[in-house]
Amino acid sequence: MNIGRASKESGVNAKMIRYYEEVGLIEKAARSPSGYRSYRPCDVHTLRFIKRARDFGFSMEKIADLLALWRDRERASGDVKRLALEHVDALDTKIAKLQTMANALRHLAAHCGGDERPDCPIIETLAAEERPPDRLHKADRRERLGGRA
Amino acid sequence: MNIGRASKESGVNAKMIRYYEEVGLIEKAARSPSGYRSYRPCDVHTLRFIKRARDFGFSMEKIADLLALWRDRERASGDVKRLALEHVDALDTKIAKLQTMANALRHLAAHCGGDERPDCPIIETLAAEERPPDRLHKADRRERLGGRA
DNA sequence: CTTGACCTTCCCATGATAGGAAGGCCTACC
DNA sequence: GGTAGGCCTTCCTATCATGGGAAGGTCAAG
Repeated sequence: MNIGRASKESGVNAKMIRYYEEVGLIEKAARSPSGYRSYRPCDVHTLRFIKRARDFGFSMEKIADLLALWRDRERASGDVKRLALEHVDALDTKIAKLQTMANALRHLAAHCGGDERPDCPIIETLAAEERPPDRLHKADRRERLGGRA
Repeated sequence: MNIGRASKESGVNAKMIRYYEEVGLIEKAARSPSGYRSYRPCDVHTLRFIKRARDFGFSMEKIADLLALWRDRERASGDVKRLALEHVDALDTKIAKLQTMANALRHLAAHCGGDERPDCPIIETLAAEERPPDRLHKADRRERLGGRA
């Protein structure tokens, strides 16, 4: 089948199929005499695997590992589980970061009048004079600027 | 002061300062006779504002809006609040997606032996023959993992 | 005058996805 | 046979924010 059909059946955009081939995530497709890529059902199966893995948020690099495990009938389920749990960890880390942002912002917004007046703790926090992200990277906290504070 | 100093004082990487200038997020810096960019304390202040906004996860586009509001003494705090809450919504949406992924994966991993045997519900879910997972929201499709072949 | 830290511009890469242009191929229909 | 139009091809561009690195100019201290 042509790439369009494979795309429909797998749910993977044709552009992405070509890209996956280009970067080596999938084998180079066979070509018809006229140069069209040709796919077998098992290729579509692989593409669906990739699509599901992407839906789980796996990077293409991890997906390459998952594909290898999938194809390895001697695989240890422990290896799959490890990959999966590492990914869960990464997701949790990202979630925590986003929640920190969202909660901080929600807190500030809760204290913002949200009316016609200009006073706003959100803007004021962003514009605060103090040294800011020192917390994020342990910079030298020496000279505070200005005695106010 | 030179860009390196401004970078240290603001916490914004020098490369990023140049980039912000290039895309118009900040004004073009004044130049010394030899072509070095020159920054005033108020420029550093702006950079810190940007850094904090980035730490909150705002896109550069939104930051441009926030900067405009910051500079507008006649601003309505309601405008700031709206921006902030829109962003909170976006964050929450992203969080929800990630949590869906993480939870689904955790669930699968919980049912994976994680031993030397190859059988693994994680791989089997990814490789399922059925029509694409359409969405893994609504994730709870009963486990029909055992009977497939 | 040399050294080394700093600055400049320019190019490239990331990750995954997508849009579009220019041109070839295929098929259905008249 | 001719043509419309849908599919395919490659190639280029862009996203978003970040950063690496090269080649070369500038500056201050020794």
